[in-house]
Amino acid sequence: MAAGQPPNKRDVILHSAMQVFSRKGFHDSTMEDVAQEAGVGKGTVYLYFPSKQALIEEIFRYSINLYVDAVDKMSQDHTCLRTQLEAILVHVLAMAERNQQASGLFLEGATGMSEEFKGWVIDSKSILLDRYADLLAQATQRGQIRLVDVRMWAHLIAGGVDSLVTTVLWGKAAPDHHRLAQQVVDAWWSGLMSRELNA
Amino acid sequence: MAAGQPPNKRDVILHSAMQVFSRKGFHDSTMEDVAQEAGVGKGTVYLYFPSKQALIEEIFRYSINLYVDAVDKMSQDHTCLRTQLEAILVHVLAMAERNQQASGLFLEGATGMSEEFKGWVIDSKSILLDRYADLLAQATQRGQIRLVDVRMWAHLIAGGVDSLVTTVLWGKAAPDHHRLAQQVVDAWWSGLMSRELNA
Amino acid sequence: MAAGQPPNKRDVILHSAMQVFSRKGFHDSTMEDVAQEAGVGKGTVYLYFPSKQALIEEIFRYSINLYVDAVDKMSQDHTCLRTQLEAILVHVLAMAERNQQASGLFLEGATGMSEEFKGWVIDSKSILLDRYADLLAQATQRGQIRLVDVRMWAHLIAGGVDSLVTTVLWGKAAPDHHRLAQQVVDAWWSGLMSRELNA
Amino acid sequence: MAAGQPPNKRDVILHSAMQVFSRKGFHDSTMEDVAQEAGVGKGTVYLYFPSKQALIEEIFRYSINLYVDAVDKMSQDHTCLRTQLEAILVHVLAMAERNQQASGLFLEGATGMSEEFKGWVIDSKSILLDRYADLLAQATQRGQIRLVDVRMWAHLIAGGVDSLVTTVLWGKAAPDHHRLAQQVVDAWWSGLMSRELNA
DNA sequence: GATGAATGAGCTTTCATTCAT
DNA sequence: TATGAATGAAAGCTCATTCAT
Repeated sequence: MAAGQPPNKRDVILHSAMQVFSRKGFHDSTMEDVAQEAGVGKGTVYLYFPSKQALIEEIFRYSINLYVDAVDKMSQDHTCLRTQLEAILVHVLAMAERNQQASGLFLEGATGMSEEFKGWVIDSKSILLDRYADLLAQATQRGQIRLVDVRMWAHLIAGGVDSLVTTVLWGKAAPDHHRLAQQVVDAWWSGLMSRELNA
Repeated sequence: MAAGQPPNKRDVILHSAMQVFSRKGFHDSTMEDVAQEAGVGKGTVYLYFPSKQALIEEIFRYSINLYVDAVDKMSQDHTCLRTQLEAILVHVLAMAERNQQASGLFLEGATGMSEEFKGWVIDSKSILLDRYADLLAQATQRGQIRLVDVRMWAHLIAGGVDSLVTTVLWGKAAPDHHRLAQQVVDAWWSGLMSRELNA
Repeated sequence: MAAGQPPNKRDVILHSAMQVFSRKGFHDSTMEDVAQEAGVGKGTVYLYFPSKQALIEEIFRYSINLYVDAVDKMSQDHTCLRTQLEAILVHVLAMAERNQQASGLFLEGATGMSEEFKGWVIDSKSILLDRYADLLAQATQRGQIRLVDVRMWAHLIAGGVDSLVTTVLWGKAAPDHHRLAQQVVDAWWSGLMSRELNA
Repeated sequence: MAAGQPPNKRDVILHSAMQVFSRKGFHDSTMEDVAQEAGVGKGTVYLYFPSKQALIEEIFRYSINLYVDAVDKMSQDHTCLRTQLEAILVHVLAMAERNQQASGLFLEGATGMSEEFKGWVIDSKSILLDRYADLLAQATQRGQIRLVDVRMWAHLIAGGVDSLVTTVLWGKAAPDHHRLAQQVVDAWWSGLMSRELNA
């Protein structure tokens, strides 16, 4: 009665859809499943989302934003690339554990998706790669790392994060995210650090 | 009768399925599509594969094997980890370009897949991670790299490879695979190399 | 407050329904459409009409009455069959042009209607045929026309009127209704007129 | 085994659809109904007709052709307009009795049909009006009738035929089609015949 | 072996109707 | 009175799978 947001029905449905899609897969989930999970009638889902396709797209949008926002926030909270990367990793791993659905749907990729759908995922991933590249470019300007191919390194970082998060999602990851993050960034660091600092 | 492999009908269907699934997505492809692509009747597909599910599983099996075999072959052909990794990268990138379907289906992951299906993909990826871990362990024993967390490094390498290959599949990669491979391995190397060699 | 009829809400809804049904077809119109056209809430429609079916039936009732009333009025206003028919035609054509919805819904018939529905239309058309037959019988008694099969002639007249009105509804009719009516009645007249007058 | 055409499955479905649509109305009939009536599975209907809409359109096409063909044949079989009209009437009435579905669906019109659908019906009716107008024009050239507005007369004839046939379809018509036809044509004739012949 | 016509379970989506406010 | 969010029955349509030929 007193506290918390009123349980917005649209959000309830959105999260239920994430749960269901993540559990049974998009195509093997029915709108009936989603409605049941949300505790509403089938027609109600259509009151908030015009189609099943719109529902999955909204989920993708939501997921990518969650990820990008995390990267942005961690970037602003710190000024040292090393700390930034560590913070991002810790945050993303935590997010993955808390919010398996969203992360999973976004990170797992797009097997069996139609071209149109795939385009969506590609665009989303591009945004992230850009963010990582920006981060690296800024660190270069600050002299924190040497001159590297930022696009390539963005790939290595994004790929590594993906791989680690996937492991978390699949419940096989080490529980100590801080230590894991440190190790990973350490591994990247040798390749990134400026020669002078290296010396 | 005389030359080449006899055009095994099962393989024709398998490759046609890859083409179709890769183009339209698994769920949006029909068995009719597959049959047409293979130039056979719909019933014939069922003569060689008991179900659509069996077909996609066979494709996954095939794809992962293609990948693992490549890793194995490159591992045996070379004795230096650096060279091994470079060779693997070059080979896998080439494979991705040649055989977009198989690689794509395997690498792109599993969004919207059902749990059962996902298990398949996880197992497949585990096999690869094991291979990379083995490679690193052997290199450690040979003193080529220092003592690192091989599981973590396996993740970084596998993830990086995935990310790069995905780019190739999406037609955005640099055309010079050799140079790209060298750069990538270089990046990894600083983190991997034994202190002594580093000095 | 002072002048005109009070804008009876039931009538507003009825006319809105006519508009909508006539524009989009009965089955392709939703109760939501009707409510929106009437500027009321969906629930309000149900306050005045128990169901969609009841709504269309009321429209039919209204439409047939409009038609029959016209025939009755023109019959009373004139005493010569020729003038009566001409007046009816002119009136009905004008009505069709003014009130496309009602006329259209009634005259266009009943393709794809269910038996139950069809019964309604049949009954309605019967009423009209009776009116025409009465008109002819009276003219016979007055000696204005010779002894003819009034039922058959009622069909010919009703059918002809239908066909002409349909053309008006479809926007292909001549604009001069008076001339058209005269021509049509002329055409009928030769067959109807009493031999004596003919001579 | 020996005689008759092989029972073409497409035709079986088409006729079943006519039966069902005519009985329950287009919108109140389901594809399941049609399939059941035809004694086939639901999917089989879609093997021969791509959609419910396509099915009704095919029925319309079929019906209008049945009607137009009858008019054409009777026109060619006779050279005197009077005989032509009588033959057409007799033929069409018989057709209506034999093949209630097709005739009914075509003749009853288009209440509650969507605009698009209505266009179809209008076009179909136009074809018929043209045929009647041609018939009248030819008779005028042959001097069999005087100079009349052939479009208007086409309307009167078409409308009258419609009205009569509708009565037959609704089971209220006189059983003696020949006599009925003669009476009707008689009625028209006075208005049509050339003055000279009239004298 | 090879085929493709036939099937029906099961999907997404619509919408007349209800009812708490 | 008036409303519109909520509902679920029911529709059109798809397609993996079967089987007579």
